[in-house]
Amino acid sequence: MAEMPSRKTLLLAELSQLNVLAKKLCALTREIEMCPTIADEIIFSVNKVIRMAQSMGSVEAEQLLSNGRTQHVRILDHASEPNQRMSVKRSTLPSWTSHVRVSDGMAEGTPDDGCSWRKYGQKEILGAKYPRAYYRCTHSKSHGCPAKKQVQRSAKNPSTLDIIYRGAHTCSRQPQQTACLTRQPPQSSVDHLSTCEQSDSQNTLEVATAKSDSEIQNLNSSFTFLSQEEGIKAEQDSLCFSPSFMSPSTSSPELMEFISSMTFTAESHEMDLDFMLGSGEMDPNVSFDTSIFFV
DNA sequence: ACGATTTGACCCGT
DNA sequence: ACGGGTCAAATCGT
Repeated sequence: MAEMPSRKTLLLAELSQLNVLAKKLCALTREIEMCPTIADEIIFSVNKVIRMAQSMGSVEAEQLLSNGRTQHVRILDHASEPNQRMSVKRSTLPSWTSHVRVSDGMAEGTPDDGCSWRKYGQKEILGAKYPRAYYRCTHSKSHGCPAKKQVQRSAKNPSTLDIIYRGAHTCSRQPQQTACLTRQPPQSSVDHLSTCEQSDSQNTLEVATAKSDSEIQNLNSSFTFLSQEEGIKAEQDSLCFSPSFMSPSTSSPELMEFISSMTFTAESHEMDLDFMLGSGEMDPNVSFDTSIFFV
């Protein structure tokens, strides 16, 4: 029987992961103006908190964790809801939302995010002023690419498109797909998550750990991003925000949200980031309160 | 001819 | 039963 890790240990583990993620973010955004500075600040800040945590007692760590729950990082008690049902048929792909401002001249169609999409449906949504269009990756059949997106004009701001991305491209290995997304190789962050899960299967602190094998596989193979050129190009095409050019490359939904939040801060307050939890399949144990970044 | 789009029908979860 | 998501035949554009 392994000894239960203390709150302090878990806090330190979490902070360490934050540190790693921030470093990865820093490396990924090295060329993008401002981002490296922000990432460096995050690393500095996280290191500072790690040192503070190391010097505090378990009770203090407990308090810090509690504050984190209510104020910034809500850590859901997964074990308390063992019977939460997972959707079987609906998409289990992770999703994220972006709001894209379009100019009047391009009222029709969606901005080019560097990937080729094929429209497969459109629906009038109850109570919605504008229909919702459904797209899937052009290579969904030929390469089994699971990437999809939903596009709907915002009722509040008709000049804004709400785009929900689901799943990530896995088609980028094709030589002709250089403009599209690059797949991340399996890497340590998933291992780390697995480790967390093993270390604490009780209803204590869990960090996106309660994932099925398929979900982990999903994380492992998913999130990809545009080449920087494409990303910058997209930005210049009046995109407020495009998740496509940001890398959720750590294969972590939390980081994806984290990165998205930062982009929000840096670029536009129109972006409304919700890390969509389609039908609860994702059931992440961590949900970020993005207000932490808006101070 | 082939790929993309349109659109009504169907399926599934709530 | 209803609404959202997907399918697939018809149509369109190149």
